[in-house]
Amino acid sequence: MNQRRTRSRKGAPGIVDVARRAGVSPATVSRFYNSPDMLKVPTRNRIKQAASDLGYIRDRMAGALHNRFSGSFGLIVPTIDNAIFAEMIEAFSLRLQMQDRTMLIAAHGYDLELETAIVRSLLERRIDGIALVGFDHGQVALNMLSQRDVPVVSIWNYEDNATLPCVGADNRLAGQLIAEHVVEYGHREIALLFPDTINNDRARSRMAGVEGVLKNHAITINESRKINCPYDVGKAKKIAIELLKIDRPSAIICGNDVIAHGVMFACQYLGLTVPRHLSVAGIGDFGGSEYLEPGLTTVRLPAKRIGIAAADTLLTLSETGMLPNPTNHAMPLSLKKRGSTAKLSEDSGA
Amino acid sequence: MNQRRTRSRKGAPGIVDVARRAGVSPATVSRFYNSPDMLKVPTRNRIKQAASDLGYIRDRMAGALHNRFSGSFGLIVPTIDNAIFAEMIEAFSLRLQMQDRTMLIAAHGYDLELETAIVRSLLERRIDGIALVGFDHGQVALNMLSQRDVPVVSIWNYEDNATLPCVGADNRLAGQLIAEHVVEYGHREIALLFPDTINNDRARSRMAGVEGVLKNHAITINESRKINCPYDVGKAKKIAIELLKIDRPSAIICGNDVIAHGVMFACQYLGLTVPRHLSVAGIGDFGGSEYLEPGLTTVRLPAKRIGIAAADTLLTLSETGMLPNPTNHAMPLSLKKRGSTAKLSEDSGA
DNA sequence: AATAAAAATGCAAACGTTTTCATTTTGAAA
DNA sequence: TTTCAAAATGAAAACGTTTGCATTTTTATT
Repeated sequence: MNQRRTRSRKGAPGIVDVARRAGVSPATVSRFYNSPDMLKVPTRNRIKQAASDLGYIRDRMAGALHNRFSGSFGLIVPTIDNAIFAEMIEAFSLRLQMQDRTMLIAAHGYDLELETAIVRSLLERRIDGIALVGFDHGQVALNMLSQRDVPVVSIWNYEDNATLPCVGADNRLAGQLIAEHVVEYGHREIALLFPDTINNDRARSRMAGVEGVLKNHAITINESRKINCPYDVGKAKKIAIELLKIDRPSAIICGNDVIAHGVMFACQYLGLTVPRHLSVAGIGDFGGSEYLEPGLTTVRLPAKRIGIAAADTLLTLSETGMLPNPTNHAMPLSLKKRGSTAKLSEDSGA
Repeated sequence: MNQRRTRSRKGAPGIVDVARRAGVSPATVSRFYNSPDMLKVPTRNRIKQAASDLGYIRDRMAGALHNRFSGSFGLIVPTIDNAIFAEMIEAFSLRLQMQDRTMLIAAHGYDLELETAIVRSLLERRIDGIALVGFDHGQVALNMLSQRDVPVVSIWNYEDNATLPCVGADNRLAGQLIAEHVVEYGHREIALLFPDTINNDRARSRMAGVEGVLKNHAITINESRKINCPYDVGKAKKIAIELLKIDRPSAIICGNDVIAHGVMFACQYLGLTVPRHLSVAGIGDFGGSEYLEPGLTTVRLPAKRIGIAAADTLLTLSETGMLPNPTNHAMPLSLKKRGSTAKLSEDSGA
């Protein structure tokens, strides 16, 4: 009566059902999926047919229990709901998808405690590797990862002597590039709108790059022009409006494009023409910056390439245990001169 | 000599190691995590201490193999790299995170074949539930899901008599609201910039809503003013520029805010003042639309609420097998009148 | 046709938990 | 103190695969 013992509950067929229907052993069915070349063609066909008849979907969890791979990779970002990382996330995901892997993603909102909790949560799910944004991470999280030999790659930022393998761009250089550009255009009265640099090495590096250049050119910036600003178009707009009502630098360098968008809108709101009354520069160049009016001058960070390279690095790392060369991937940066910055002429400035 | 048999490879401790160190059986350690109230306090403390000493992280895969729950939920969206869904994705993720669950996400780019492949891939990882955007899905995918009794919820769009449980807003109504507004402002010369409606029920519903209202008001729109436009600021801008160079409606209704942004920038590029020369309306109201200059008139879709409600529905469904009431969650829609639309005066229009 | 080597397949023991059932311990009532 | 029910814990059998090893089948060689 109850000969349906091997049938898994819920009517979903298991490898045993497929094996029986194809007239082979479960081991052979397993091999059909994991090393098909090992089977001879007729066997392969019988199994394929049986699996398709039954609507079999293999259970990777059970497999992962035995070998070591779950086929899932983690990606932890500060925020998903923000144009900054969106392009990278999608590229990372697509690349994994192409290799029949899946992505577990979570956001921590620049909270390192939370990041650690997320790392633990992902580890409980047996990820084959993980990508973390930047270099600032809790030691506990890093320990958990290294104890388990889970491949880690730090993305977005790049440093030659980083302790983690990293795939990203030199954010200090990005800051330098944009600052050089602004200075070269003759600006001396410059305001800086940057996000909080706590737990944010990217912002820190960019800021350092900008300040280095300014220092080289003997330009000093009053503290009142170094303004902390969240990653938010609306808030940036508000802050910029407040600033511009009482103070009028000739250029504003923003820590990222989101802030720069806010500044652009602030100018429009105030009736200031960019770049005639004010030059605005960002860092990042994500989709949209190019199409503002005028187009935003910024430094392009190849987000898509970073996402792809991060996925590739993790894949290689998990399969071979070795880093692909080059060990660290330094992504190229390029200054995008667009309409939002202009050479300083006599009629503008403070 | 080889007494370290129970020690799992890679130096990561297992439940057996924790049990030994705490002087209890593995079963008790398991209970510590799954039903702690069952243990008496001293036992609990000993286990907690042992787990912490060893740096134990439990393996949910092994657990999921036995009971039915992996603790991961899937979310499949058309695109991640697009402001449209970003807010919802983050809310969904955060809600799951709060319940100690994780999110597997993937994008299919409006390709239903790919969506089906992704569903299979997620099913191989034993997700406890899945959220799909809209109602247009491959039958194969739906069959796989129902055969395995995996809870599914359709999000973003809402219909009373939908076959799937759904959490979203009535997109037809959204179209009606924005069209009513534009018509009420006296516009008759209207252009429509909408995304492709193939495999996109949201766009279809919105379009139908708009067209219904126009019909009621006996407004006919020339086919040349019904323009297909991708979800892309740059492309929308380009298309809008081409249109406005040769034709000048008094208002443009866009299928979503992304397109509307593009249209706004096109106007700035062409030196047209919004809303004096042209009224622009969107649908969606995602972060950013409010801060454009002028602010974009649009219909607000509560993306965050949708994400939260979708996660909650899935959680309830997977735990109890029952839908939370109300069975279908219809999210409220609201017209946001901002600066980008104005009453038609004599000096504007075609 | 006989034999050896190679290729294909099967058997059964993992993988690290959870859970049922049985057993022991505890606490309360007599 | 006993006695009994309730609470806490332990033993061992799953869960659905993968893989090392053993066995069978095929192919190549003589």
